[in-house]
Amino acid sequence: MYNPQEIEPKRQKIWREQNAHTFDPSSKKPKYYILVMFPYPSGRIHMGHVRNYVIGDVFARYFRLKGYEVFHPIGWDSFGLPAENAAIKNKIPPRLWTETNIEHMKKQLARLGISYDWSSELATSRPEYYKWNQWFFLKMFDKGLAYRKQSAVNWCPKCATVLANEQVISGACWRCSSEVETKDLEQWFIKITDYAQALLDGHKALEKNWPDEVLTMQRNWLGRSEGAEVEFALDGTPESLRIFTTRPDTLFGATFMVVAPEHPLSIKLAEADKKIADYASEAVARRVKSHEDSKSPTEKTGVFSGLCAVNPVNGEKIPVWISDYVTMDYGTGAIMCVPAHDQRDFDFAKKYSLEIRSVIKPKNAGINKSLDGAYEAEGEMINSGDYDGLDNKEGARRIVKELAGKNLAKAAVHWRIKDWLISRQRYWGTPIPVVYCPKCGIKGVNEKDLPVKLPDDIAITGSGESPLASHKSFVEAKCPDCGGPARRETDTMDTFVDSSWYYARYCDPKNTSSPFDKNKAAMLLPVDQYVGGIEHACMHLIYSRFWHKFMRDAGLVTSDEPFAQLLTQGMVTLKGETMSKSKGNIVEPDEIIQKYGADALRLFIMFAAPPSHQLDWSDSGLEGIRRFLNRVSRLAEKATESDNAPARPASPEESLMLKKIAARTVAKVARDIEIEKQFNTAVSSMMELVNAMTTYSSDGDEVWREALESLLIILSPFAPHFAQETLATLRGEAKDKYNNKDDDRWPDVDEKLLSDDEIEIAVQINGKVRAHMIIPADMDEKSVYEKVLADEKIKQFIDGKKMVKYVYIPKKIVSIVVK
RNA sequence: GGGCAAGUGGCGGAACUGGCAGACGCGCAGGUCUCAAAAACCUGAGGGGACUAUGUCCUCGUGUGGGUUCAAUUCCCACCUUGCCCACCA
Repeated sequence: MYNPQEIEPKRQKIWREQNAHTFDPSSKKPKYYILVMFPYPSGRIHMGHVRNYVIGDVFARYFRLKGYEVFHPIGWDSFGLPAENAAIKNKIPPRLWTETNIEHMKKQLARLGISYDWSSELATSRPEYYKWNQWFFLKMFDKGLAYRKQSAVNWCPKCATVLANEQVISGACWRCSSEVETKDLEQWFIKITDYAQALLDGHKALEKNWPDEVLTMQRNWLGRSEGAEVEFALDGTPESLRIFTTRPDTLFGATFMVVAPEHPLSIKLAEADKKIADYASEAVARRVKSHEDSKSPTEKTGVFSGLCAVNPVNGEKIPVWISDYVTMDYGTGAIMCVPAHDQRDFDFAKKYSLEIRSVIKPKNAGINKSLDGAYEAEGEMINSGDYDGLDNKEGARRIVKELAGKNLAKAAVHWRIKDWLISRQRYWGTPIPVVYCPKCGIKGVNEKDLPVKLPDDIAITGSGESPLASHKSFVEAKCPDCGGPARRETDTMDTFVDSSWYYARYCDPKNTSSPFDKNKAAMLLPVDQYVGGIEHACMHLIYSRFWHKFMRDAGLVTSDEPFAQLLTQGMVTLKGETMSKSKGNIVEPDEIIQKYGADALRLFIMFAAPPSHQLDWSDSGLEGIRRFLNRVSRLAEKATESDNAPARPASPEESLMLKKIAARTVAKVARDIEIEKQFNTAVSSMMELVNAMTTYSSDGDEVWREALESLLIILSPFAPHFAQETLATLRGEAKDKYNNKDDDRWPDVDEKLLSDDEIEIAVQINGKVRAHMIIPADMDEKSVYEKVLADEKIKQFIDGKKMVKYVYIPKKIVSIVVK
């Protein structure tokens, strides 16, 4: 009987000793790069990791069987806040805490039987890795892609650090969920907006092999909108107001303007006008608060600025208002308002009794006179001078062109995505390699002086400013230019920098002269299959796509995109709830392995739900998997016991059926893994094969044995210890020789067994299936009818009635209608 | 408000390009073995109904209402619900 506690450690030892899963760059086989999102070394593996890594391992082991040289690396995303928190709480240095956790989790991964190439392991918190973060930073700094600016930033008071826009989830910190404040600080940014268009264009190449869901989310994040910037002169002043609009066709309907309370114009006016100053401070306060319940747009409020602007299309003077429904962080912080064609402007106009003027009407219809809302759709232009009668899109083009001639407008594209703020006021991260020299200004550290090492002798108290800022010998530096005393930057980089290019470092993790060798990367990249959680759809997966394009432009990689195929797996829950320490509902993988074995755990997690769905944990489901493995184990025992005579010999038909089922199963499992990526149905079809083999009368004959071997091979990506051990026993091989690297191949399928020459068709009369018939697959339509109509059973239904219609759907069904 | 995904038994879920809905597993019920239990194995089952009743048939049935089709879980239209993402984005 199958005993996981005995065979699993044994197989794992063999793999380890034989380096069974180390990538061989000299191999002639086609390469296949399978990547799983590397874990943060929090201390222990959880079920979410298990799911992620088992999916990755099924791919890896499957493609090895298919004859690929598979690269399946693993590493540690080991910079980040928890190490600092642990240091504060338990007085353990972050580095020690992190490295200890890594050691423990490595053992846990080994117990799962994941076939990693441990020779390419990396950890982002080690200087040999983060040195290259600094190197990339300097390259970007040289190209003007890394820059420093004063700006209002999202500040998490609990984490005492700034956050990127993407890290603020409905007004709260993505990590600790405390409310985010705004603060003005000098910070480092990466100009990801330069690549916004390239990131959007890149979607074309990903459409087929990335989930739609992820692409849609990214499209939302990028948030491209096309329109025009238009200049409105401010009446009676030399100044003007620049606005962005997606609807320049509605310019003739602009009856007022609105600027944000934070807009320079508002700030200037507030100095002289108390009413405006009061409104502005009140509005900003409300904005912070409305983050909490930002579901419903609040009622619009505003105050008249006292100024009028001049509409460039018709010279009309229109009032300028100040309102918080316009924000400073999108567009120009000022808008033209067309209440007839924008619902928000409409609401505002209603409240303050401003003019509403229709300038677009639906084609082939009158103007919508009911003033209960704005008409936001396309249509024909009216009340627009020379442009009347034009299609609004055409009108938009012409208006922009005409105004551009007078230097009053230009076509423009605006994006929702902002530059990536990477400064963090934290210790446990990559130091930003910059010094501030009183004479020479901001200077990048010389490349030969990299890495700027994190000091290990540091007090982490969790209060006040960044621990690095109070570390004297770290802060005191020499200017790379003049050699004079200078102050070192004490901010560290966002950890998303670390994970933006780790997949490339795996290709050459020990390189000390460059981030990686170009040729090695060219051979392995892009990643063929990436597996990870959907929660990274917008941050990690946008940052690393950006980083890849930067590396391409720097000549380091040759591909346009880092990840050719992406699979996002769902969460693992218990009774519908996410597992968490605070809820105390964690199922420990180690305990499950102890009780059921790693193979059962692996199979269960693959079988219980399709990979993208949420997976609810169930102990009884696991029992079912154990039953299945026991059944297979008994089948194998039968095959090796010579004295166990078959119940009775199988008939030729029965043998053919088993052959066909086995062949179909092999083909189906391959298809499910490689194309459908639906592992649950792959497992269920293997169960069907086992059911068929159990009821086969002549257990032990050649057909049955072949089916068993095929089964064990296709099972081996899912339950590798069990399948390999059983195969070795079955073949009477020296058990310690077997290593799954070259010994086995995915079974060849005899096409004849898959393509049926004789097929079963259904015969339907008046919508009811009345008979099934076996016909040669290539029979022509006419002969099919003749054969059907000659059938005795069919005749009874047709006799004495008039045939109205008949249809033959090839290889499937004959449908006859009679009256 | 916008976008995306999804709604199928008691549960997880299956169904290639429209072709016998509910594979496979869990749970459940009954049985075999046993002093008993566990394990294992076998059998049964979507709802409702009919009969000449242990087999055969009818009928309803994949969120709701329409449509296309000989045939719809699948395609089209409208709606409802849930989940996720975005959001005074100009």
